[in-house]
Amino acid sequence: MPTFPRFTAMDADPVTVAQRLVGQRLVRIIEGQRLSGIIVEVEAYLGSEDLAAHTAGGRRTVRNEAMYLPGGHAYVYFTYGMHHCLNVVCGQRDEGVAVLIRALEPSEGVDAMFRNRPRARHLVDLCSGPGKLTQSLQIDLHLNGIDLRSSDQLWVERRRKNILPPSQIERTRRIGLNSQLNVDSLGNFDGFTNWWAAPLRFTLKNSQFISR
DNA sequence: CCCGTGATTTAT
DNA sequence: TAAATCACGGGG
Repeated sequence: MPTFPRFTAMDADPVTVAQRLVGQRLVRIIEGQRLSGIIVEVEAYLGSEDLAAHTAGGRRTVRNEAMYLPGGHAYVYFTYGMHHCLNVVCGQRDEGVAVLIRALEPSEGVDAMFRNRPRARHLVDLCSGPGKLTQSLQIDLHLNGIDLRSSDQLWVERRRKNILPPSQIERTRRIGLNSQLNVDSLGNFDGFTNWWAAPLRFTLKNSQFISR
């Protein structure tokens, strides 16, 4: 098995990082075994101006503190009383910008993933959602704040020398946001003043492994 | 369609 | 202190 270089260019803006992450491999080590999948769906969260971000308005709490770490760290949070979600922090320290990892195409350690998710019946059930992939890969709060560029437990591997061409990536609005966000605001992204409608979700075109 | 589940956030 | 919310998932 050849070794692949790590993806470490996470200090760019979250839209750039999001596009570059699609097609790369997320690797988790459990008891010496590799569990991994190709990243097929991500969402960018743009910091204090982004009403949908945990750091909207510059809010700083115990929960979201890791989102203010320098790009390359993990921000893991617990929600709905039972699910964990994994973000790759981007940008510089204190920016509060990140990319949510929403879905993977499972590749290595599929048997272990099925053991971690007893309800899953098919390969597509393992990692087709942000809470599913953290369950499959045993990602929880103990990984919050780790440095993905140096960790021996969780990291991103480059599997292509170059990023995917835009023609292979689809852009849509983000999933699961409160419809109350469907309003205009002072901040804007790419001409969008409506953060609910902003095209900040990136999926691998024609992938069978995206969420929903 | 609805519900579980509990930390966090917001309202009183 | 109480109520509402939540970057979700599973079952009808």
